[in-house]
Amino acid sequence: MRTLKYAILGMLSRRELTGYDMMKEFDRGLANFWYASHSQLYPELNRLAGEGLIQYETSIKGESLERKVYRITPEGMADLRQWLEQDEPLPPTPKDVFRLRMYFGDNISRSRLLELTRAQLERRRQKLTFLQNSLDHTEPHTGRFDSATGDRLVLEGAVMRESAMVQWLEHCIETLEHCKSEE
Amino acid sequence: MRTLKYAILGMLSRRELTGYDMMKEFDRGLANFWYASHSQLYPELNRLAGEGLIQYETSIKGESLERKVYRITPEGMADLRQWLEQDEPLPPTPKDVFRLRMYFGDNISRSRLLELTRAQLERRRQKLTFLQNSLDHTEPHTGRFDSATGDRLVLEGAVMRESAMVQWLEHCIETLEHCKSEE
DNA sequence: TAAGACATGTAAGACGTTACATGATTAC
DNA sequence: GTAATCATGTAACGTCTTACATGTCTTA
Repeated sequence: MRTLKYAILGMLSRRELTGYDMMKEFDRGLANFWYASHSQLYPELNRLAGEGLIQYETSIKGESLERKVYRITPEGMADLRQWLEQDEPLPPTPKDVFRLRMYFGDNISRSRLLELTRAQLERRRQKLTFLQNSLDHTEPHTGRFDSATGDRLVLEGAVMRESAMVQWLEHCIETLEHCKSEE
Repeated sequence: MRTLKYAILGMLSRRELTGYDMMKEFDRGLANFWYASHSQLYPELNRLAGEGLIQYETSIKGESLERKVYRITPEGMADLRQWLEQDEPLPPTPKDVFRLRMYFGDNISRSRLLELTRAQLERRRQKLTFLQNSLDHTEPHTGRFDSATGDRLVLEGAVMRESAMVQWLEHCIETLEHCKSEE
């Protein structure tokens, strides 16, 4: 499906970027729904340039540090737009290792499972706080339909997703606490 | 991390199964957090048997249809238990193609994006109804800590996750509807 | 008798991670 | 000067999907 391709084209539809810049995006806004390692990104950039969907200019920073500044071509924009307009069926449920542990949790002691769940909850709460904070520091919705609308919507979505996860973990803890000892 | 290995060991910790049975599990309870294709499953079963973590007996169904009925060995149970007890950091956010489209949605018309979002919402609502229905037909929590506890908890988690997705899509539609026309 | 379910595999290629590899620039 | 950041790649390996491949059993 080449989704990474469209993540790259999307970023470049907003502004010119180096590969390194894109890696930073994968740590910020995009982190809420996509990411890639630099070892996956750089070959894909070369491939897209070969396909004529993006172009780059080499710029020198300082004395001799070369960097490739990419921008999207008209062909790239056309490709991106046709992909964005596609309607697709629901993807399979995202895999979740912690839920897998919970599902088979009756193979270990209830107390150990509770410990693991509490630890997970603590980390999820921290993540939720971070996301909520990011959202609070975002400029409010202006009423226009632009890239800031997308920024805000996915951040709000991340908060809602993470809240649901926190609530589920709290529910798991409550359920496990009220279980009779298996002995 | 060989997660499929532990999904298999987990299933076999509950009861004996053929590979075909496991494929059906990936369409039922496990579908809410893990899945695999049969072309991934069968080689992994052979590998686990080679490692001594599972064993099989060949049984004949009807005249000549051979099937391998797998069960977990004590070594397999030990391996499963030590894995279940592991505490792990949060995994990266699950990838989500629809959120990617929403993030870059200002590259297409607001009306087309609304169409796509409404179509997505309809599918999510259907899925939520199905999950809610499955939950309603599950026997209620008995108070014991057993495999039915895991069954129920992950199903409740799936409902919560899907509800959050539905709410987010409703919020997206409302936001997009109140945007001024970009012209 | 035909369709759908039961049953198990292999092969090729795409996607993704971790490790290897190198070098310049900036801030302390 | 040294650590963090900037900057770009390749190689090996593991995971996952799609296609290829085959044959039996059950139900209508």
